[in-house]
Amino acid sequence: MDKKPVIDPKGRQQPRVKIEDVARKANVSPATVSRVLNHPDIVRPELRDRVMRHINDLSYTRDSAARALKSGRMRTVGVIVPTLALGIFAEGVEALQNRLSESGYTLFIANSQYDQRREFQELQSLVERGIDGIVLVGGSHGRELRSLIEQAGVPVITTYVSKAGGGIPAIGIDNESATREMTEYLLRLGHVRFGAIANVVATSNDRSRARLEGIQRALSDAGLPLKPTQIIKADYSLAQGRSALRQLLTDHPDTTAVICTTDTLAIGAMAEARKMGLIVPTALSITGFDDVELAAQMDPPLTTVSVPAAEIGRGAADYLINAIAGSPVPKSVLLPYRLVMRSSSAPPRSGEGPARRRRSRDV
Amino acid sequence: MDKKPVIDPKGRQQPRVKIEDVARKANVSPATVSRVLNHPDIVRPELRDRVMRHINDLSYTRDSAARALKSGRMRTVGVIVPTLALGIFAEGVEALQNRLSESGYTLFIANSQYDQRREFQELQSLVERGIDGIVLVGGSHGRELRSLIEQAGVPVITTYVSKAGGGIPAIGIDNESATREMTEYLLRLGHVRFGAIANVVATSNDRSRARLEGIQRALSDAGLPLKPTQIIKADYSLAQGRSALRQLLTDHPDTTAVICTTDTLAIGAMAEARKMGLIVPTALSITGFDDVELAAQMDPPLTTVSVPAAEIGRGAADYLINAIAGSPVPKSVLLPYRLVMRSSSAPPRSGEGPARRRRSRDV
DNA sequence: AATAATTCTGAAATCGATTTCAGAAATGAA
DNA sequence: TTCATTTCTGAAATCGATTTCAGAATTATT
Repeated sequence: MDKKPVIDPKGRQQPRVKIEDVARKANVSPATVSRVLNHPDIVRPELRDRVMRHINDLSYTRDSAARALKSGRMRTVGVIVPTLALGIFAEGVEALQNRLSESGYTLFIANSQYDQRREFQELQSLVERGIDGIVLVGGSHGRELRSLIEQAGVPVITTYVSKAGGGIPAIGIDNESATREMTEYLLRLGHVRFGAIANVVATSNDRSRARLEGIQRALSDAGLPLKPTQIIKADYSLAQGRSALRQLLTDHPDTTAVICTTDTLAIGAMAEARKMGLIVPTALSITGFDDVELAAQMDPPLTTVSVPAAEIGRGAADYLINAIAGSPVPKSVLLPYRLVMRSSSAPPRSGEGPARRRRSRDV
Repeated sequence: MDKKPVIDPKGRQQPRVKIEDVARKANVSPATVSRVLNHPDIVRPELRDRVMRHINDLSYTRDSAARALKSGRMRTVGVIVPTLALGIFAEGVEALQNRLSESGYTLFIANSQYDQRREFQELQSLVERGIDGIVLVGGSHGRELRSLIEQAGVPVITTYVSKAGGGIPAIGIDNESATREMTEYLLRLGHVRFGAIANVVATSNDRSRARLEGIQRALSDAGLPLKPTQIIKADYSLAQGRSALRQLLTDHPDTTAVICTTDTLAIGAMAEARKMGLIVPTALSITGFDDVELAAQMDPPLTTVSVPAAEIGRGAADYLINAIAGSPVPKSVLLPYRLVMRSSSAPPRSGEGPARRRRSRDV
């Protein structure tokens, strides 16, 4: 007779109910129980029901480790975002998880803090866990990471961008074209003296770099190329938006339009403008990017670019689910962004730059 | 001779490197390789190094499914939050993941959308995955869920609250005492006509309920109990903050202080106040809860309660890591909140309620 | 140098579910 | 009623890493 330790080797309180226990209760073989669970249609209905009853009686749940070992599928996907502090990433992850959950997948999450080395380490740890699919953000990753992906032999998709290097499929928007359109819109309003605030300090942030390029290209095409001092580089915090605006207006007090690569920066810039006594948009037009919840609630409401974060998350889930199943998948998915014109942008005051005066109602 | 299919049964491109392959290359048994990996100190150094070299050469990583099957430990924790759209949850999850990662754990994430049934289903799916620990938000959960936890025999901790039902340990702040303090502060400023905006529509949200109770208790103690019409119930959106304020001031135009259970609601209320031509804080004091990044940047900056979300996340991680290891753990952890007095609150204008006048600079 | 004590290593069993293969039962045909 | 099909079910092998147990190799002791 086997010795049955009080505490089983796995340290659980009560020994786990196994498929064999169900089989014994139901007077069938473990194979049949397994079939009831995985291919119900090939088991005689009455037998199936009987087994099912016992499964419920014992509240049996199969051991996913054993299952994964045999099948080689964990039914698990991993996502690595730069940070969850940014609403659009949180929103995307939430949509991703919801869609995966509908298909019986669970989601591992990790964050890289915009650090490529950390991204690599986190991915390595996820790959070791045997994930079936990978979601990344953005298109710039180290070659080390790309070879890890290849070695893992698991489908990947990168998000929030329209294309990525190394043949990795992408789902997202064309960031460059979005800011280009935004800039052209401001040009049409009559602006000629621009400034740009871009969060391009992290080398891995190709979204913001593309956005900055869109601005630069549109202005070059219009014969108004930005001087280096008209471009303020920042990280992604609200406070940096404030200081960036201050610096920009110190160097170029006659600026009439400031294009930010992020709503957070734009909101910071607006706060600073207000503090400096500049009326937005009369004295200064400010635009953002992302269309976070707050953008519409600002005073004045912020002109920005709406990013379909939830759609990106859902799309990434669908892509991976299909790819894992071996179904055909598109090479990339380009989603539409939406320019949202609100009242933080307007034509410039005729000729002159923003005068430093107290806020007032006389405009 | 075995047939070696081109595509292995697990569908991977190149067949996985197994411990046996390493063993063969290194001329040792699989047992030794395993020991090198798990108990390096009991293997003769030179042998250990030789095996290690081959492990690296073949870039072998062990199959976590097989490992988990044998050991019963997945080195995985699951967290279920109501939503990631709320910054404090995103921040907590991020801190949780960072701390877990340091200890070699990976994090499953799921969201419940404040729906107890969904929370249960997501947890069930996580438990089936064999997670070693569970992080929940708040203290009100169905008894179904509690029995699932018990059956899983896995440590749990609930977060953002100071106590939970059913003997579940908690880490967080005392929400009720925080709003009570806030209310007492407003009483000291001289306010006597209060309104409350609380996101208490979701039955599972015991944080906001506790916050509302704190307000009510403080006011009752001061002999100024709130009438039902002075309490506006909302969900957690900014737009609801706006409409709530409008409704409150319709019923009680002489209100001088509005206490919100969430910054999001408070920010909405401030936006609406501005639109109605009410100067904050002169005509109306408004306070929030959470101290989101934006709160400090509002105009005027928002008086609120700062919640140590990152600390909660880290603490939850530490708790579970210890509990899983069998180390002693505290029954609960009470963290300090911080009242942040900013300029959205001030003494009431002597006697009168907020007059409906256009915003102006004459105050 | 011979034996005892100690340290290492390998063979084999094990974790729990899945699936192949073959045989049993049930159905249909003659 | 008997034989040929078809449909179900069960025994046993398998996934890959871990660990026990016992035997081999090494070192210490007299």
